[in-house]
Amino acid sequence: MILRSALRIIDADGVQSLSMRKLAADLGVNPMSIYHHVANKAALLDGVTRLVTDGARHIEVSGGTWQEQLRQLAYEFRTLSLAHSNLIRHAFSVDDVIQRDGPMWRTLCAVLRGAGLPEPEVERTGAVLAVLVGGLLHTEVNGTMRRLIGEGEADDTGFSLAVDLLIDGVAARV
Amino acid sequence: MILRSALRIIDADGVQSLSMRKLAADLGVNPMSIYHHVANKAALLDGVTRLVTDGARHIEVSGGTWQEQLRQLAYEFRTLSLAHSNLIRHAFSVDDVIQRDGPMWRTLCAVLRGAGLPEPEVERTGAVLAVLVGGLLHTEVNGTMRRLIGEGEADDTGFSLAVDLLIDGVAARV
DNA sequence: ACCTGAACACCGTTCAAGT
DNA sequence: ACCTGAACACCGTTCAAGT
Repeated sequence: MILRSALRIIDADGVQSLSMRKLAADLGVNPMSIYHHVANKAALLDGVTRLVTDGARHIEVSGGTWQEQLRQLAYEFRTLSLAHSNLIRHAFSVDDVIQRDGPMWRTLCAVLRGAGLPEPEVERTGAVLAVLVGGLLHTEVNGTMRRLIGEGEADDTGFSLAVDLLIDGVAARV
Repeated sequence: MILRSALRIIDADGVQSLSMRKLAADLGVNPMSIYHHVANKAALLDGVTRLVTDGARHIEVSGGTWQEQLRQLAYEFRTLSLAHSNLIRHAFSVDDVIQRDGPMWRTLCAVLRGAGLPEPEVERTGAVLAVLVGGLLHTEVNGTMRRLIGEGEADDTGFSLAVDLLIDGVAARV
């Protein structure tokens, strides 16, 4: 309940304006009571991040070429990020979004394996793609993308172009 | 002098621990005096970011294939980012690093043009590459890269692999 | 086991008063 | 023009005292 309330405040006003005291007020509780359930503010933010990323535990890529599967996976990650952009913006800046061996990670490696990438390169290429797409989403969530590309285009124009380019890059080594 | 002193504190202890009061102490000055030279803390951080990014105004790519030039440019950006990683980490999170029509941007577009990319795609592809590399550097500066790839490898292994993949992606459309 | 009030050591910022 | 002390409205966190 604490985490959900914190997430509500973050979604509404940003991480910047979440304080233990405001959170307590939102919960109708004494500010100090919170410290009996969460160690400190950093742990609170960590908990909220896990709440959100665990919410996307079930990731499925239906059939299609490996290119379509990669694209689908990237958009899945994007949907997750944009649903709570204020939180994700913070989580990226403290390194807390991409979980190695998480469901996203496993699916990614499976798709790369299916694409015919030689086994010793699967994990490394997976990691590279994960940070590239993660970083890409960070630029979308912090406004850089909109500033550089967004001029009157569809919201996902930049993201889509970038994913195309990454897929071509992977294609060059299968 | 204010900006340089702020940068010193940020390099040493991170943006987190820069306060107007600490900065004043470092300068041997009354905390309130600073407000006569800078509007507020956000403006201060913005000024420090400009101080650093303007320091890299002269970007040259010597001859070689366009692939080598792109790689060289990417590493130039990386050097700039890692030289003040605490600051850049913050600047990325508020969207303040990549300057459209900055020297980096112009060089990037020139290289893409030289690679033979059709003119209408030069700017768009340039923007996509800029956010991809920017986001990539953010993951390096915040530790994600090290966590996912760094295990005993050279420091720039992940970055190098990612740049290879991006170059292959560009190659697919020239 | 959980709650709470008071307190500590900080913040950014405003503003009237000084030189 | 620049500086400064006091003050305001906040922070996160600790801790002894309560139930």
